[in-house]
Amino acid sequence: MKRELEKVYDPKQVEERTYGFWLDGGYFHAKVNPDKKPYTIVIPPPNITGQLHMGHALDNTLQDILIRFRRMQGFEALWLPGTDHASIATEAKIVEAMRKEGITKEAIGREAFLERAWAWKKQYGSRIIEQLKKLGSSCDWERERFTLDEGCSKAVNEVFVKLYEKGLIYRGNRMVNWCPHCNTSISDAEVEYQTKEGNFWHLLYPVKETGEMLELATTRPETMLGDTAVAINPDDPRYAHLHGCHVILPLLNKEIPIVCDEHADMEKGTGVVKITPAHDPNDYEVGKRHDLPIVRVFTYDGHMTGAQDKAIADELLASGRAAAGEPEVLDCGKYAGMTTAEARKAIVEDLKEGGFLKSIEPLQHEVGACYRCHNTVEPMVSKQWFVKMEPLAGPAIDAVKEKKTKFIPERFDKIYFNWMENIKDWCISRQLWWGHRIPAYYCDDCGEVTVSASHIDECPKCHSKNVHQDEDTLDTWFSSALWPFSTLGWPEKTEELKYFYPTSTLVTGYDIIFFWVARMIFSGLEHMGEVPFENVLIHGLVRDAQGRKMSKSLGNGIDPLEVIDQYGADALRLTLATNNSPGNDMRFSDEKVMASRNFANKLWNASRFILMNLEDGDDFTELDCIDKLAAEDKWVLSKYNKLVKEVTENLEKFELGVAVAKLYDFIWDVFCDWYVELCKSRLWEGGENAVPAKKVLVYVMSNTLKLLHPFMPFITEEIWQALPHNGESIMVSKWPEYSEKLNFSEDEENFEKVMNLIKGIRMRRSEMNVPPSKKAKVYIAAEDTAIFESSTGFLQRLASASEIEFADKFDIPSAVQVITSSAVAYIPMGELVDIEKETARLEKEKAACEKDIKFLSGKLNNPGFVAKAPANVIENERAKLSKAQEKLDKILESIENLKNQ
RNA sequence: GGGAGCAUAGCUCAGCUGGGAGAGCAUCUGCCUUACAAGCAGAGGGUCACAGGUUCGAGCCCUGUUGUUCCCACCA
Repeated sequence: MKRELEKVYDPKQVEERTYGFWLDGGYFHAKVNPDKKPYTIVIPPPNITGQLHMGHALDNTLQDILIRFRRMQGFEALWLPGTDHASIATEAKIVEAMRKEGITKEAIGREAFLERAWAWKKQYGSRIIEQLKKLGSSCDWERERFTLDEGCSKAVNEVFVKLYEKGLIYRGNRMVNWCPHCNTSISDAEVEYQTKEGNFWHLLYPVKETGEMLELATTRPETMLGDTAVAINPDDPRYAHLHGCHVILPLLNKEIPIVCDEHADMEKGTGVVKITPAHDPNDYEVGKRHDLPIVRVFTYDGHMTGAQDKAIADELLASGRAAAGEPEVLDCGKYAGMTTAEARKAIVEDLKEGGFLKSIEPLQHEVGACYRCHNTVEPMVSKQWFVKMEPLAGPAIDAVKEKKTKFIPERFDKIYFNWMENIKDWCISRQLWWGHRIPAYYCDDCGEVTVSASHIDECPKCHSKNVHQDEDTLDTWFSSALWPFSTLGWPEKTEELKYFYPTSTLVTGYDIIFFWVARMIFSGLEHMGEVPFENVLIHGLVRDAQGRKMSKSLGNGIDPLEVIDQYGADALRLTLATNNSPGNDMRFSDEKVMASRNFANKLWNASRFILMNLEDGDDFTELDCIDKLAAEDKWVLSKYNKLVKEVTENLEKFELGVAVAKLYDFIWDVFCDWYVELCKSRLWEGGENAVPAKKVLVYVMSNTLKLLHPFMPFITEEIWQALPHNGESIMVSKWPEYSEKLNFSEDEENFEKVMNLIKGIRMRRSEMNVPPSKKAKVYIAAEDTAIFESSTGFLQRLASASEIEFADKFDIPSAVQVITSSAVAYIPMGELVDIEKETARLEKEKAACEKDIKFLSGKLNNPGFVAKAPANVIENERAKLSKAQEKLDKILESIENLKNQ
């Protein structure tokens, strides 16, 4: 089907229709196919709360480039899409929405809350999927998954039970990061450290035995109510006399011991540290070593504990059902119910009044904040579920060391190793409702804990019906960690799993290596016995034009959908793929998108040119005229042939930016600026000679479109469909391959001699401000005039020659001279030529040429170089030298001629 | 306190395993040349941060310095 293209490329008119065409064709769908090799990418599932931002646009553009490339190359290419339930983020949004209605989640209860959450998912979960489609993403939508769907939930339960039974999941009281705002524990990875202005409060604790005041400093005075000791270094001579003594904790008048512990650093401050085991990770460790009581003084929602909190805790402790390490709770009395910030103020005030505050010193320090809500986290002792990391980390480290999974760029291994090697147990329980509920059941009668993949309502030990499931849900990342295999059907042994796993490439940002990539690697190894992916292509962040991170608070985010609306998806994709190399951040600006849009338009117009030169019946889908090719045809085919090879190699090595830059240059410079221009004479003449030109135009264009298709899928499809073609869609056409038949290096080289002469003439004319409309006769002197004679037409049209004469030598007075290594052109320009100036210019050229020769012969006369450099390099330098010498000869001759005028 | 990245034209960035420095944008000069002014033909512009070293040869490899960004870490 042949179609006229519109005059200006209009992405809006093309994109939706084309995407629909692909969907109708079922081209995105991949199935188990033993005749083909699989190539698999699982999408980093975007949060259902999310809207497409530039980071997604980049990430998904890269994935789509890879998957389209491999699909065309003949792989069974599966890009498996889906979304993440994002427990904290989603729950926070819903709670916020409810707050506006004046409802709390506690008020409506778990069941009603989850109903709302699912309604939310239904309403917004598909939003980002629709946005991904606008980008052109060729995901297999028939396989779309959700981390909380039935299959993924089954995988989660299975993994939980498996790890529990292996002893790799345990429950206990441990120090965890607590977000008082989200009201849940979070993992170490979810804590962000920020530098904040704070204070060092220097406090004085009286020693019971000696009556002296012991000075110590703290950044969190409100925790002092929970102090259960003061530590000094055992070797600190200043405090040797205090070993075994006690201090009286101010405000509470409570006697607590002075303990000797290495944790107290003699070099720091006074060398005395207050120990609050319930609210500081270090102190918690000290407490364990000295068997100190753990006294909790904060509630889980960020207030000081009171009588009621204490009563509940006391009852639990008294019942004997409390797990080991269950903290005591203090009734903070007058401070009870205050927020921690209010309590800080009040306590400092009271300490000051009591003479226990020595001084306040301003201090900058790192404060942990929740990565979701950015509120300060409180370290808290709390009963949580953990994954024992050490046994899992070992194989995960080995796998990357053995290159079973490779990071691109490689330097990210170091970041990965550093994290894996220092990893601590992973706190996986969250005090949230939206998520996978922990499959653990407690018997209220016998206290038995049962972990079971399927729901139970009877205690397997005492057969009591009084069993209840754990209230908590799992960390979102627990389910994302299983994504590469849970989405393929695991724990069922599906054909898909067997065929598509391990996946080929994971594409993601460096900001998510710890959260997700690392956890997928150890999970894949543990449950599948194989790494989840061969390669991890890491990209950076998309920043704004000033290099700032795009953020909601700064309001500097650029909406990819608006960019698509204005410039088209292809322009956006090209912008993201160019200007970018693995692992590095990039800046995004309108100017860059405009440049991409201009390129799309260039391509569009080149194809319009071809189409308007094709006549009915010119259904050229084969290059069946190798014997009839003109020099310029061979030249462009040879260039194209090299391009195929290089672009393919670049793509295979994940050098996407390099690949597309080469395509850009080829299409614009080689094809449009030269080849199309070169074809015009034959096309205008028409007849037999025009046929090979048309065939080459169609051939090179349609194959170059294929190479470009992964980057700019819409426009390439639209043009390809309009050109003569075989097959239904460019996206399932065969990827071009290097062909020995198109290797015309000698013709290519010869033709470039003509081009160089044309360029030289243009340059000289331009320097002299001669407009192209002013034609001039050109005399061309060359040893081998044949190549130039056959290009007379080009010289006339592209170098503004009126007529041309050839000889091996000319003796022309007052002519402008253009000298290349293979020819000299004389252009008599009458009054425009100033012999003196021309001589001066030639002298300058001579000097430059001599410099070249000196450099090259210096190199070639260097025995070290000749002895050690590779043969092709030496050969190259020799060729350059002889070219330079040829040129010099011509220059000298010309100068001589001018002298004789 | 540890670790990593970056530093190349006025700006934004490429530069593959070392073989005489590239693109886009911007600037300047000519062009409405029958695909495209979102264009065409040209031009100018760089001690590849600095200092050493390895090598026949370094933007690229090694060491150090400076500037800058980021990550990790329990600094009370």
